[in-house]
Amino acid sequence: MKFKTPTGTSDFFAPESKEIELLVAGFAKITEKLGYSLLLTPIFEDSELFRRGAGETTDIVTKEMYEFTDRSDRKLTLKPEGTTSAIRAFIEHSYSTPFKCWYLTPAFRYEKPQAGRYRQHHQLGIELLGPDSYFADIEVIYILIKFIESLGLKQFKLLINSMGHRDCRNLYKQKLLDYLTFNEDRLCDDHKLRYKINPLRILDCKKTECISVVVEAPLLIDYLCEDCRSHHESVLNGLDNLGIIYEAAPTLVRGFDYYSRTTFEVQSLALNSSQSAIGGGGRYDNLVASLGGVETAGIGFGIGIERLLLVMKAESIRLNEIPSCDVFIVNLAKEFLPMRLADKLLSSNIKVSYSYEQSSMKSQMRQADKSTAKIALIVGDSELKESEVTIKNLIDSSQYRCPIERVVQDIKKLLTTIESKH
RNA sequence: GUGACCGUAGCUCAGUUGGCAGAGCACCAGGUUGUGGCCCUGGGGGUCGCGGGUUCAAAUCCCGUCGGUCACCCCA
Repeated sequence: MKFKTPTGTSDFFAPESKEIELLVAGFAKITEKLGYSLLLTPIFEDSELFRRGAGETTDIVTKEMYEFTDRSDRKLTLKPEGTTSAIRAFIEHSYSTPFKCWYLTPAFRYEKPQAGRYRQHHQLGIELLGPDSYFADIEVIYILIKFIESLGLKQFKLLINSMGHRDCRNLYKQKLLDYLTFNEDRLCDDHKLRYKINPLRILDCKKTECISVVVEAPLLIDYLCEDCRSHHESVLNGLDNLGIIYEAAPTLVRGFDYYSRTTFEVQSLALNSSQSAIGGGGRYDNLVASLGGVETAGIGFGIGIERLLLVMKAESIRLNEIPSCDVFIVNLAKEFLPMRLADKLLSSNIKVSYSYEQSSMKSQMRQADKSTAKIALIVGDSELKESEVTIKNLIDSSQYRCPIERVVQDIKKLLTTIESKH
């Protein structure tokens, strides 16, 4: 029996893993400069939390949850997204506002995998809890865009919309429902049956039948109350001010029920596949209260790491540095000296590799070559008799004997000369 | 959940009308004392995804199943 990763999951080796490491480091750097700090939450939570957080009618809850019962009959679910857990943690520990966190988390959804869509994926995100002012919206979107730009990505667009607060949305939902009921026979087959459950979903439908209905449908933006409208306009003005380019997307509806007012999404233009959303988020001013906390406004976003990797590949962007090596120690003597030398070199910040086998010199030199080392440090019996080692420059093949006590300083010097020639 | 295409060495893939399981790359070892790359020689590595069927004979044909990829739905 050969084991393999479960469907829709994968292993990440270098250089991809290195790329992820650098992505995360870059994200931490940007968010932490603005006062966000890392929040780690459990990989699973009470199932009920996600039902109430993401929303009972969402696909994520109705058909994609990785739900299980533990040995004490607790109903638990592997996180399908990051926000709900963060809010639970905020409420549980009664944190004061403004509360600003960033997170890195795996997310699990029982879906059929395809390009850019997996059963386990990884998300980077932030949450900003407390302020309901448009400054918060602007900051959060700013961070998202700055991060994506910092990776060197160019072919993307920012879509932005306002869902209004609960009353605006309910008013609009009713208007939309009326309109859809009137036009029911023109909808695609799927939505003929389902539009009543969550009419907003229709706005996202890609079937030509639905699109033709949506084109003439009432727009949420026209049903915003005065407060929501001015909030939305201020957000857009702020983005204009910061030179952030966006596209108004009146039909942008995102997959969670908790969003209110601002919603946004970054889509890649570099991908052929249909999964083009690399990150998205929005404001959720009712979420904290609906999960049992005191009424607290909030806004955040999530970015899919796997999608980012896909998009960077499509735009031919590489963050990874090829792991290099400075010195390869060729050990021909039955001695621990090579490891002591490695220890000294490492202490001087020099990257070291060596063979784990007492194989032939030819073999060890081949390994040295593959290791990308610039210098081979040869420790053999004839050298040891005179308390010396051989230092070989692998770039120009020159070599000389060096007393053991001088090894570190000689190698440092040689590395600098080699560096300067490149 | 629905549909299409694909499963042969670690990787990329050949394999003809059914007739001995292959190549390139990668890996390992040798090419005269203890010296890498290039080159030469050799070597290891396979349940042809799995199970059944047809046949003297199946990687090849048929059925089933699992896995992968892509699309729909939906999302990061």
